[in-house]
Amino acid sequence: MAQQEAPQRRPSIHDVASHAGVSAATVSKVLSGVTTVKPENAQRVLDAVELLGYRVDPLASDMRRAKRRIIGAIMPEFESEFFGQMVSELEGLAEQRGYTLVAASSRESEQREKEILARMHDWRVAGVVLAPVRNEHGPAAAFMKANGMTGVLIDRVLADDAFDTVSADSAAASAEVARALIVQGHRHILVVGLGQQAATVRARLEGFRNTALELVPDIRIDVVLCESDVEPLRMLLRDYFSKREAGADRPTAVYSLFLKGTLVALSEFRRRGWHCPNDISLVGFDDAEWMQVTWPAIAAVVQPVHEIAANAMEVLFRRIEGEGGPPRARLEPCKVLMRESVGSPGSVPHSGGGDRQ
Amino acid sequence: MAQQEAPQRRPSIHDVASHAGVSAATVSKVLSGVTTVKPENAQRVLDAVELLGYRVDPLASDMRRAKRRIIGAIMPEFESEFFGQMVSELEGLAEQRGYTLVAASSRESEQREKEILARMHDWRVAGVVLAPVRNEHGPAAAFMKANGMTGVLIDRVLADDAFDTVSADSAAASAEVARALIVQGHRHILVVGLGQQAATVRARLEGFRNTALELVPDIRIDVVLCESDVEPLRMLLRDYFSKREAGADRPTAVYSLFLKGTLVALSEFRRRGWHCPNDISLVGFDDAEWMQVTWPAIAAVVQPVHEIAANAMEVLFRRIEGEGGPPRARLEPCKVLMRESVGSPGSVPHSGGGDRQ
DNA sequence: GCTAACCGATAAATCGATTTTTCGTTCTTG
DNA sequence: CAAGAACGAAAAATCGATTTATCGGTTAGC
Repeated sequence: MAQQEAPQRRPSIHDVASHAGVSAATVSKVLSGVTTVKPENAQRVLDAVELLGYRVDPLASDMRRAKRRIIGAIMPEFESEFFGQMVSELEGLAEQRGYTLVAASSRESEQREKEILARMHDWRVAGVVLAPVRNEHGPAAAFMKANGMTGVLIDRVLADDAFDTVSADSAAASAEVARALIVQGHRHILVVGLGQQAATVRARLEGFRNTALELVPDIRIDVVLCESDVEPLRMLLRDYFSKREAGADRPTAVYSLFLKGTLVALSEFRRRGWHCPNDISLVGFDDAEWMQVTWPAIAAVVQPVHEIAANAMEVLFRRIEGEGGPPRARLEPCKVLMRESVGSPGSVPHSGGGDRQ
Repeated sequence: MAQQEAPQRRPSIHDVASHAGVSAATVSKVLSGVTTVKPENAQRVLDAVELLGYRVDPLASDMRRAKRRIIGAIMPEFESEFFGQMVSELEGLAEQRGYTLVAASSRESEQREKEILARMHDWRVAGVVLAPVRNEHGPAAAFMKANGMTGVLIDRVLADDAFDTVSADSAAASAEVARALIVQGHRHILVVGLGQQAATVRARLEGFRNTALELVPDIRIDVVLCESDVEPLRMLLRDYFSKREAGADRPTAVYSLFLKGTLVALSEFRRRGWHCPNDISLVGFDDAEWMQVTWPAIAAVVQPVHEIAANAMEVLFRRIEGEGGPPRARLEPCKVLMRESVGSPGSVPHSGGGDRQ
């Protein structure tokens, strides 16, 4: 008996219809759960679907609706644990609702961010989860606004008058870091950050500074902010410490406001032969898996990725379904993990400084 | 004067056509570069496009073709640097060719892997870049084969009789690691791996073992393989070292065949108070940004992410364009970065052992 | 007994492009 | 000058689903 060859073309709804002896419209109704179909016909449709292995073509299915079942996600990068987890979470949540997530990396470029957004608009995505490169006032958000797109802003945002925002409560976390460092006895602390992300950095910095000054009015807080990229920060930091060779003028702790800053700080400590926490304490915003296995383990602020993702999707789908009302700014609490990289200053004398190759 | 409201609906090709006073077919031709259009009409079309801000709807555009301009990417996870970089690279390459990348995470589950693949088949993707959870013989590859899908397998694969494969030359890299450790004087080495990914792990293990035995026939190589998950490995490793409290029986170096293994090894060293490289040396397969800033810096095998991505896309698009011929298995060379975590054994006596909380 | 409401299902329109077919014109050419 | 090739553009078919309009056949109501 001749086996039928070429299962090349996938069965369409019309193939199912003719197999079941009904019209395509009926098949569509059965599959979308409309109840006005005679049970017998419904069963024949289901049988034909089973037999042919029919599956709805999401592309064709989406053609007729204004909003397609696609969610766009734009992250500044994919390489870090934080955004990796975020994309993973968002993908799962979109999938749960029968949507497809299309993720793109803006590679820390606002230009690219806007281009990607335009492309997502071409796809007529139902909504967008945007983690802006800088903040909520960039050209990307403006584009979304101008084109009536539905979206949520996450991570490097505080609040917006056009879109809902969801982010970590970095001010509260920073306050907690300040308290912890002060309790340990630190009275001279260096804060390292990236000026680019104005609002978020300000929140983290102010959260830290306000609480610190409140607890110890004459505490000394130095700030090294790098406007543009990460690389210049390395030099700024090197300069900063070079001018403070004398132990007395040197801060006893460093609080980095972002992950790369933590790495840069660590690498500068290495170069100088300083060990945490004996020579200097270190806390970083953003946790990573390796931080708890290295020696010393690095203290870090853990962002609630899961909660941010869940809330962002929740509010996004509500907007997609047409919910009105003013945009809401949501802050999710962080956890602060104090690990071995933080100790009391002066408990052990600074090991001799001097640059080291 | 009444501003026209509601730029809600985006202009379609018909809007452009009527503005330019031509038919939709002509607009399509102009935009796709067909030259049989009167220059004057072409200009009017372009003007109308400009005026209305028209952009082709990729979904509608793809409707008519059998293969859509979508590439699917399936990774075991998004959280690690390696797969994060991979997705980022793939996205850029797809974009360059006017394709949209839809990425999904199989979360280390073969079940999910197959479901995702089925969904991508529903989308009628032009091709798939699949980084299988286990190896090239899983159900996902079988599904692709059975449904005549176009695809490339990457990372945890060696060679396949149905699909092209691109992966890191882990055997060669492992051989290099073996040479380096032996040159340093190591004669008792522990290799840590995940048995799940049979082929790849075997390649890495054999590459290491063969070279080591060739150079030093009586070298001692212990192997701790964990079949299933990462967590059990922690216990296996703890057991392994507990049975070898006596310094003489203890390996002087550990080679981890995958990233999580490196983390587990480090954390076990911590627990025991061992320092690299004085108490034990460590090399891990897979590099990460933090490895060069911690103290000691961790020696690692760097996978050529960029090359793997570029080659995978290259060969994938050739297949999409209909190129025939037998599948090719491509191996890209790795770089081995020997850092401070590797030293000569016995140069400094083992610091007293004993468990440590 | 005749019209109205109703049920279930089909035909047709629609989404927004692309591609094939058809149809006037104009230009060659014998 | 008539037949045919060449050209450019419009009309129509197509992709695969969803949704609206339509239609035949019952059943109910007055």
